Amino acid sequence: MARQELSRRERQILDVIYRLERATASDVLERLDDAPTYTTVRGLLRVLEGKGHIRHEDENGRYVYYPTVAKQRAAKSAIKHVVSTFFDGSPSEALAALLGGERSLNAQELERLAKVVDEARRKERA
Amino acid sequence: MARQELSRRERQILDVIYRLERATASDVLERLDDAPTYTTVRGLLRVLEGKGHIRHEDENGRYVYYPTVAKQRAAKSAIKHVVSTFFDGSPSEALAALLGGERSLNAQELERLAKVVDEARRKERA
DNA sequence: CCGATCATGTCAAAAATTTAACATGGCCCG
DNA sequence: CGGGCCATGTTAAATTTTTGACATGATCGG
Repeated sequence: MARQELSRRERQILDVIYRLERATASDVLERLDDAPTYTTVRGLLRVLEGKGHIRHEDENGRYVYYPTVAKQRAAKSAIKHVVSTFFDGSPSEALAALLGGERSLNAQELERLAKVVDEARRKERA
Repeated sequence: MARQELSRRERQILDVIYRLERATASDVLERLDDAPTYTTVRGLLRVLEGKGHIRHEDENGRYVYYPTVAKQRAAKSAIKHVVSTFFDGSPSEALAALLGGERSLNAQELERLAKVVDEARRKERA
């Protein structure tokens, strides 16, 4: 289920679907930088469906695609991959990289981050 | 410089090189899950070099490859992509996802995270 | 009812990726 | 010195990916 490597285009398209949560072929087409034709996108969507990465529902004759793997889950796996590839598995270094540089995030976002960490620590102690 | 899309294998190999910082063809071969032959890996390495993603140095006749784009930089870009794809650009939600789930990170790592955030906040206020 | 518009499905060509066979040259050791 | 071992380079075939032309069917407005 939902296994098999993704090609470049497939990855690209799946990413768009994750962003939109649900999308038709033309939705996807619109969001692609270097878009091919509509027909092509549909072809790829069918491939992705064949590989088990997405499914579709028929809404009055229009196919609306959505991922088979929950966003949350896919996200976690994606983050882990990045952290493991670039930061030897250390999330704090990853975060540092993200926050680093001249202009970082805005105050609100930083506060939220602090909160998230605090909560995790509270849980840890429990 | 260092532009052009990466194919699946190429991406895979480049990731290994980022992990190792510097690597020979056999180093890469060892770390690939579904490894092709040695010759093949060398071929791909040459392709990657052609596209400008890596370079090599000749160490006594052995080619040692390394990325042209600094790890830090590539990492930041990778993280941003994930955050933008799955969390609508919100790092705190991304972190929450990473920390979420039953068993989270160990205390030490959490402390480090807190520190990183604190520092960023201090900077923000300045 | 008819034609234009959209949607999908099928199919095969074009392009890119992935693969490996084979050739060559340097180096070390028995 | 000569063979075996590594290393690289070249080249082309096999496979996968990507693409689009064309065909078909549903729907809507005039």
